[in-house]
Amino acid sequence: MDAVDELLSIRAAELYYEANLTQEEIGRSLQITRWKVGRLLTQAKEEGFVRIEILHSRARRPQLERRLRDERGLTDAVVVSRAGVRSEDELHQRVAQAAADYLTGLRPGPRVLGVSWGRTLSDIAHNLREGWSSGTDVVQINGGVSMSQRPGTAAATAVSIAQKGGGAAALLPSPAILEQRATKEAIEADRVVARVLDAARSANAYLFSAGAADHGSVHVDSGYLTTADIDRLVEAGAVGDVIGRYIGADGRIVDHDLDARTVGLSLDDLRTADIAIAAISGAPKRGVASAMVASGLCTVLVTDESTAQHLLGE
Amino acid sequence: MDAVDELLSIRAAELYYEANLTQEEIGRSLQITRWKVGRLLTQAKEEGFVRIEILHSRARRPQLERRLRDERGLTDAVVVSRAGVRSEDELHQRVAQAAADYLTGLRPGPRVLGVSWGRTLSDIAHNLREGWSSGTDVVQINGGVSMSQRPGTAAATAVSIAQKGGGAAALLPSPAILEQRATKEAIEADRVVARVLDAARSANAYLFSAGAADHGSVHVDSGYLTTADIDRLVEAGAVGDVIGRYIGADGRIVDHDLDARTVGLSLDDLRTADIAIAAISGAPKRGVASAMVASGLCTVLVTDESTAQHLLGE
DNA sequence: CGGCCCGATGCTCATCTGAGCAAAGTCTGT
DNA sequence: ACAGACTTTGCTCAGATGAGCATCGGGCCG
Repeated sequence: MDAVDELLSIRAAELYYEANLTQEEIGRSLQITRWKVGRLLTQAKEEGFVRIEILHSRARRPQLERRLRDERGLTDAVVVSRAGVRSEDELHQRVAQAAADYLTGLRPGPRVLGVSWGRTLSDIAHNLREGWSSGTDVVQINGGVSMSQRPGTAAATAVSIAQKGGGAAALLPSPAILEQRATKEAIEADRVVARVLDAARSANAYLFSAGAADHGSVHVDSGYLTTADIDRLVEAGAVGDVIGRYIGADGRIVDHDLDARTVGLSLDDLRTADIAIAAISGAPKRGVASAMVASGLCTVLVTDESTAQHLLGE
Repeated sequence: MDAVDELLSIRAAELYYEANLTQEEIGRSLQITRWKVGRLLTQAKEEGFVRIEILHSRARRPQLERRLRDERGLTDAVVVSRAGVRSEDELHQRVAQAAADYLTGLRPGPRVLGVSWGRTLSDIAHNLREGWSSGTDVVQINGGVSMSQRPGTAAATAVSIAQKGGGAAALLPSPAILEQRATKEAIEADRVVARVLDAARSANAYLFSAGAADHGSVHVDSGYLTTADIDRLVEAGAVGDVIGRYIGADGRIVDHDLDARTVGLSLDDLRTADIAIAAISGAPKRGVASAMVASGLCTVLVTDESTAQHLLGE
């Protein structure tokens, strides 16, 4: 496109999109035929001079969603728009809201829903509306008695989701990670725990997030791991954790001993699930999001625009 | 609009603007008729959920230009877009470029053009392309031998505009403001100066900017005024200066003694001109821009989006 | 309970718009 | 200068769209 046409296409785009003239009128005003105007507008779009944004907290990016489904083999994807987002926290909220919306819109609604816990899940529970389902029981799928910061949030999350969905919550009364393998096995052998885990394995759908392998991890916060543990895991190739289990970029367990001390469903339980909804947002979690999608840990991904673009190779 | 329609209108807008579906297809996908889709899109636009921006350094805002013409009685207006502008300086450059474009596009091209000097005028001169006019002589309309920072810039501006336009420059060899009224009168009585001023009064068009009444003024920089002088002027109601003459919000001269010591055309010379092009941008100059437009100091205003909105009462 | 009013819905029709095509114009290499 | 390749321009026509209108339905008051 030469310089004259470039300027003309800008003038045409202004008159078309801002002044709401028809192409015919623009042609008259710029002394060109309406066909030329149409072509100039097409060029302006192609050259990226025209940016159209949907400004709304629930705005999504259907194009990216389609590409995620087609190119990454997901059953479904929800990508929230970054347009107009001022803080990282606002983005997390948008993703949580979108996940809540997705869950609410599931048909048929799940009879039993398996959930993990953490900041994201808590946000999702918060964003679910009262009566989002007509009877969904909730089961925790991984251990997690929060040991320091906000005790009971893991339980509160499951209970809140169940209560708002007119169902009951089954809690997993166990720490996320134990110090001894034997202790973990003893706990899983416990009648109550075993029953919950069985229920979890037979859930119709799963909803979970993932954590980045960094010092801000909820596992460090909760006292299950030390920052030194995290450093060792990163050294070994860990990119983050999914329901408490640390994986590498290929989605494989990084530390088998640690994994054997972690209470809850296995990653393969998620991989064989019909509906496994993962909600992840924020730049630090890009690595684990990528690993998760690549290794088939979820069938549905709810995420933000930037993460989606990263997953699709920028 | 109720909550359901709001969400629907967002979905419709996404599919229409991002996924490029037809309203018919959107209707099928959202289970509504295509007429409803059309109405939802209209609503989305009305509610401001859809933002369309033209991203280009030469992008303008025709709507604001029209309102400035209609509501502020200007013959013409050029409003450059703020979209995608990262720095204040970039905005100044856009306005300077727009002023240069406007000047280049004037038909018939002015035989004699009266110009002021300063940062903005220098930028405009820089942005004019070689051969912008086929023969335009340039006359300085106010005094201004830069005394400190960049000596000769005032002259360089006029010479550059004239040279690129295939004409000659007539310089006004005088300071902007003199210390004694008598000296000013003596200078204006000088044959050379008087001849230039006569030529300036008979120019076909004028191009000038304005300065804010603050310590960053080019008059302080050049040593014609002290910061204390500025403070006194502000105290007396000055909002800025036009061709060296300080005016209040009503466009009237603030300090008649100072004015009588200022060399150059009078403000009424500008007010009676056929074509008086003012180029102003930046938040600090809003006050003087407003005064200028309100008191008819220019027939054409070249400015930025924010200033234009301010002039139209937000 | 029935009639009335107002907003929502579905439709007709005229206009707007983009795809595709043929003619005109432009640029190359010989 | 000219033939051929390629680009640009103006046009036809079918599909997309918005304005305006008749109808429907739900709430409200008598």
